[in-house]
Amino acid sequence: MKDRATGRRHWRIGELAEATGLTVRTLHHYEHIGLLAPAPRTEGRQRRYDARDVRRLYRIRALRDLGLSLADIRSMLDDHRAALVDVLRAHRARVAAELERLGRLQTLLDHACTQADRDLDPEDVIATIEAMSRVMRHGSARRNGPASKDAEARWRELGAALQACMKAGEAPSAPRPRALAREALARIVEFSGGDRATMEALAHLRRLEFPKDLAGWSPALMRYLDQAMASLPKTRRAPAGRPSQEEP
Amino acid sequence: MKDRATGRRHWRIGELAEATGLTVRTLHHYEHIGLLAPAPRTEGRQRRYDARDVRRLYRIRALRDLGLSLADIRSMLDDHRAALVDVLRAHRARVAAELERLGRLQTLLDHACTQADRDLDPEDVIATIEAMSRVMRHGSARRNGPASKDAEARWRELGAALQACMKAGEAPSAPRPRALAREALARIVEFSGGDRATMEALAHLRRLEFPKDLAGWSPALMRYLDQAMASLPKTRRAPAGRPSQEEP
DNA sequence: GCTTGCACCTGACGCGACGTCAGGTTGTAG
DNA sequence: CTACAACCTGACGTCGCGTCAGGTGCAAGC
Repeated sequence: MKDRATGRRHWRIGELAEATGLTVRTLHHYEHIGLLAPAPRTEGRQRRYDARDVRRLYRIRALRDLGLSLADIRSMLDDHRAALVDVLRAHRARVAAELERLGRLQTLLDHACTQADRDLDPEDVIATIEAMSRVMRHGSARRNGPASKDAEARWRELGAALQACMKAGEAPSAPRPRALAREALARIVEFSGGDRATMEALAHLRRLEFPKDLAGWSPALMRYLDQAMASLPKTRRAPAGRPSQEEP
Repeated sequence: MKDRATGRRHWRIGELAEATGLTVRTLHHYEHIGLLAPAPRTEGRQRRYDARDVRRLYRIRALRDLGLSLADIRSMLDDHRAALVDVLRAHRARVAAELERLGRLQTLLDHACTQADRDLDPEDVIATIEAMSRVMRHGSARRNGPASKDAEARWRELGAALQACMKAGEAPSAPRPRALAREALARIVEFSGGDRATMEALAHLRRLEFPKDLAGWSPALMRYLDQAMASLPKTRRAPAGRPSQEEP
């Protein structure tokens, strides 16, 4: 416990591990990659650490718990002139992005789970997941596009018009709902980029339950749209005979 | 493009990769681990895929984008009788936990970044991060303890009492604030488990800025407490001569 | 038929942050 | 002096691929 030469407290590697909440293997690893300086050894080549090592490891652990990479931590601790602020800000941005991604994921998972609870066919559940996943991918891909704001506004207009029809008691097969359904269908085809799998997935989604946050369309409205679409004559949505997915 | 034997559409591995948004290497990998069935080969041992493979890969990709492991995906797609609902629910729980963790992390990072913006000494910034990290660890560790609710309530009482003193215009060195500060100090010592590093880190935190969400203590109240503590006689907080961190 | 050149093949190593043996050595308490 | 825990090194495994390296297949133009 006391070093005979200097009279100061020292730690064996196991003690250090317990004190810092790390494992012995981790300490070996840190030494191996140069994050922790090689400790002086006994005659039998066992490591003896001192208080500076303890302090450094506490800092390392705190920074590691922030999710920083060991390389970043090393540069933050060793490179006095540099990094710190930049690394922290970059990391904050990464965390924010990840948070957003996980948030979307959670709403998706919530829907999938409620589906799975009600609906017993695994095929359908997976198809719904596929559909939502597709919509999100396309949605975020198109969001960068130039006309996406117009498109979103147009969707809201369509929704409002359809809701008006519904509230006015018009049958789904009446002329006005059918015209709106025709436009909606055209937009879905456009949105899916002619990809039949996407369209099938969207159809599946429509039949079950639409994520609430996608455009603010209520399930009732979706059902109304679905019925209106069902009353449309069968349109060829893609050049006939195309078996499945293709690139445009 | 057309298979001469069956007359059906087929895909070369590069086409399949582009169609599904994966890479050729990924497809090799999936075959290697048994997630994708080995495709039939040409005479020259090149793989030829069909529409079933495309469908499977779309599903795989959707499930992968949920963050599921490839092993889980395989069992979900192959094991008809099983898993799906359980896997989804377990994954939702994992995602929720991760979301919570990242949320805490973000508030911590926000504080650290604002610190780093104002305060130019990297040492102090790291010390603050260390302090917050410690507080969170201990906080969540102790939360499971039996008396944690009492402790939290007592902290709120202390805060309220101190705030009353402050509003009443009592000097921080007046008897009542000093008594309260003494109890706060005792509780901090107890909380830190006699760990001097934790106490130093807490002190550091107190001097800078306290995370708002920790106990609802305002910065002004913290300063008031700090002044009251400063007016206390120096207490020996741990058996003298103990150099730094120890286990209890 | 021959060449060109891209697409494809297998095999292997690398990443990040360690976990987990295996097989041998050291330190210390009794 | 003898146990026996703690320590040592080295190596392989994890997860989901990326990235070469060195060789082969396929389709098209001449």
